[in-house]
Amino acid sequence: MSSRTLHAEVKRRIIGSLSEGRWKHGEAIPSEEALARRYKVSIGTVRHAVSELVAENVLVRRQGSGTYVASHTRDYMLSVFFWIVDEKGRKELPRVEVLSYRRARADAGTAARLGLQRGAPVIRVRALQRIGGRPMMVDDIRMPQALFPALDEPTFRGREGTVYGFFQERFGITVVRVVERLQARAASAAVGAALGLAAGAPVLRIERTAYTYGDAPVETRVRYVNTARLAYLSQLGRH
Amino acid sequence: MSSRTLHAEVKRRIIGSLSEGRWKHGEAIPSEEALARRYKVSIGTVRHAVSELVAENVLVRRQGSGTYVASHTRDYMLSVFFWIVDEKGRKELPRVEVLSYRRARADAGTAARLGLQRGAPVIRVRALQRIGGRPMMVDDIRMPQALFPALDEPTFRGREGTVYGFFQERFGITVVRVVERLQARAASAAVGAALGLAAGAPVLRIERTAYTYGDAPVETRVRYVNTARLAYLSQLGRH
DNA sequence: TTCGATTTGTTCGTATGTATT
DNA sequence: TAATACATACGAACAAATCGA
Repeated sequence: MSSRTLHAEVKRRIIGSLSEGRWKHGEAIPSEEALARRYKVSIGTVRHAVSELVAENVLVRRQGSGTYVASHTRDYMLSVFFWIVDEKGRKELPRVEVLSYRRARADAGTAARLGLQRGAPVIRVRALQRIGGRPMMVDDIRMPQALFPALDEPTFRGREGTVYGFFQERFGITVVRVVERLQARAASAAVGAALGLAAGAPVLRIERTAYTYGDAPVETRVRYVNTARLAYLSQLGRH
Repeated sequence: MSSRTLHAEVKRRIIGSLSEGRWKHGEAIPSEEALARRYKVSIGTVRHAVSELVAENVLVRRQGSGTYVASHTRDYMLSVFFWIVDEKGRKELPRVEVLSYRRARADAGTAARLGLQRGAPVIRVRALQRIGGRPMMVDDIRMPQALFPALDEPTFRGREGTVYGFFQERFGITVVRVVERLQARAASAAVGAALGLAAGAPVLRIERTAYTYGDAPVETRVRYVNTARLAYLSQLGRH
């Protein structure tokens, strides 16, 4: 089964190599000329396919050097998936503290968002994010256990870098897209306590689901943010 | 002065024609072949420039028909600049009710966001947005008076379609990009009354600034949204 | 430091396919 | 049906950046 256009087919095959782990994150994929030979298409068709994958944050081009599989370094994550800024519009990098890690079963909402059966095994992590030392966000993360076999608490706690970087490094799972639903809510007692706010104080609730190639959901989380001094930045139109 | 690359120069000249009003919204621009002849470049270079302008929501391509200047119809606006959804993830189109219209002077924040001197004349509009008949958002809009000469209240109130559609239709000003800062806030007495909420109830505060070609600010507004049943959707990564 | 090989970036031109009018 | 316009694909040449010898 081939795609409707040639460059779509090339794109599909590149993503295939990526999700099989044939080309790993941070590495260069073969040159455009080599890909053209391999797929028996012109170099322009390869460029078309690669350009779309660059626009989708899957690949990164470096003139004179090569085309690389996007690596979820902290900087890269920050530039693509993190848009919480301070009063001056600057991104502040949070430091994570894992509050709890345990195995659980998917409730109805989680199951729907992750494409699982209700009651399917998930890993559930609560984490606190500090900015400038102060607690600013609390996360309640859920990931399908099936996607992360043999993951245990010490490994998760001992990771370096971002959660998505860890997914990529350790399990070969690359997050390429994230959808977030934002709402204002009154802080519950627990959320208020974690963030140093009174219960009932307004907090920003963010319900996020992260996807890998082929729109397969990888993780979902509910985050509460103290937006007294922070703001969520959203740019519409240009990209 | 020409741009670094040819297609960037072509893009610049297309935007030039657009902002001069040479090609108007909704109209087809000359064919790619005609543009190639006019600018003395290959058709591929024109396509490159046009593709970027399509990605930036300035132009719209229709195979077999032509390339058109994006028109701010309600549907188009909804698809590009409006991302507030109901519980089922559906976009609901709001109906506007103008609460007040008056001339004012820019405060410090407004001046900074619109690139004006503090105290510069602005038009200030308060509006209520209803979804399904119920008040769901209140807007406090400010636009530089200099950009909208001779605009008066009856004209503004009597407009049809969206505010940005009106800008385009009446003043040739096309909004191509919008930046929003989102925060959770406790509703003031006034905001609460307008939205049918108790004072202190959590509301989503959105501070938006809209830009036209060349990143010139056109309008800024502060919006409060009742997100008890609505959510603000944000997609990161793919676009 | 210099040089040359490699790789992506830009531009050109042409041919053919597909959708619209 | 015919003309028009965008979409896809091919191939070539040179520019610019990178990187190792």
